[in-house]
Amino acid sequence: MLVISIEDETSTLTRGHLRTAWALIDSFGWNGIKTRLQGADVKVAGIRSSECRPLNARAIARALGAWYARARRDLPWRRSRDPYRVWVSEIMLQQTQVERVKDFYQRFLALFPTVESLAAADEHDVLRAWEGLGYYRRARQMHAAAKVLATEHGGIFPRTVAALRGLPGIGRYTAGAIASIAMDLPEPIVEANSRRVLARLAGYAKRLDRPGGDEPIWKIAHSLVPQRDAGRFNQALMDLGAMVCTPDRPLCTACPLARMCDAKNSGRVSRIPMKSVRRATKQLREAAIIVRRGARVLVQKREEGEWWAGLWDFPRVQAAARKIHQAIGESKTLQPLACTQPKALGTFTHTVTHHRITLAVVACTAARTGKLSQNLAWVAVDKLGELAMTSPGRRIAKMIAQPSVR
DNA sequence: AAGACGGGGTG
DNA sequence: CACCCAGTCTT
Repeated sequence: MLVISIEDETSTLTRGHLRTAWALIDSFGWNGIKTRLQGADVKVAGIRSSECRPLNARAIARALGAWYARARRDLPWRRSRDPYRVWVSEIMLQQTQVERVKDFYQRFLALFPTVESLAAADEHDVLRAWEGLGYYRRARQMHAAAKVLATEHGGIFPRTVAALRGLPGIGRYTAGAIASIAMDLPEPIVEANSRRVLARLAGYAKRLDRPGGDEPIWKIAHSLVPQRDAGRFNQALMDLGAMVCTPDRPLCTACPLARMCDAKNSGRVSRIPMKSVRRATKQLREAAIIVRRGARVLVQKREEGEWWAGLWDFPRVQAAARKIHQAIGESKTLQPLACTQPKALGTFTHTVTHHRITLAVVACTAARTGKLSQNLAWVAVDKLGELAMTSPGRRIAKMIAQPSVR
């Protein structure tokens, strides 16, 4: 016989009713339940008993908080709880490692210190501040969200995760992060670090790399997040994942939660969380064409729906090395310019997500000046630095800026 | 339920 | 080269 007290209610359950108990835990959260289940075979928060171990939220928060007080990272975005600044950092940190973000964060805030200044900015300037950080959609969505915030919310961030998630670029994680860190709301987060920490802590060994696959982890996160200082707790979880509970060779001897960690106690740390299967990379062959016309070169803005949408690049043709000349002749963009004197400048590879692009660089001279569409422009070589460019585009721009190549 | 989306650091 | 990263959005 088990007795579970929930708020003011008391339910009496037998083992046959555990499913109901999990549903109740699911509804109210572990924190909302005063439990006397210690001796029973009950697990935690909406997850079947066979899938994970029970967790003591209080003990975890206590041990983690003490560790965080002495071990926390000193990060630029931790010096302010201004929702705008927290937001900028969270968007930049999506799928991007902390070390890479630091400088971008500082520079971006110097350029766009408030949501109003971002809303008023030109998209190209926002992209230029983002150049090199990747996932440029983030910058454009953030810019769009800033406009919504400025015009429809008076520049004030909404104070619920549901409303935050209505803004472009803010998903479940980012909404929880802003709510907990900037507003001290008791909202859970799950991202790369906490996902790993929580999976190991609870001994959750099932696959996470499919849609909804980490739903149990969200339930665990929800069951653990404290009513007070949720932002601190969430950041502590992330720090632990980043510094101690690492993917390879975690430092369990330095972990404040090792005693309560099911993966550690069952010798499964290296197998939890389960590794995801990787997709094969696809090989592409393209050429970037440097079309010269006096001191200027032709650049092309990447269209909506293309890679690097909104950024400038040198015109491309899709062709292997031997067919580049023919491809230039057939290119709608380049054909009218009657390019002459093609000269190969070299080849390099560029990897984007699971594509590997072998990119030949060919310079030529425009014999005619075709009528340019809006996404094309002639730009002086020494002005290329003012453009927001793709990573390969920037690399080529630097190449041709050298006197030896000019 | 998958795939697309960037780039750089690490072993 | 393979793997990883304070995810989000669209088919």
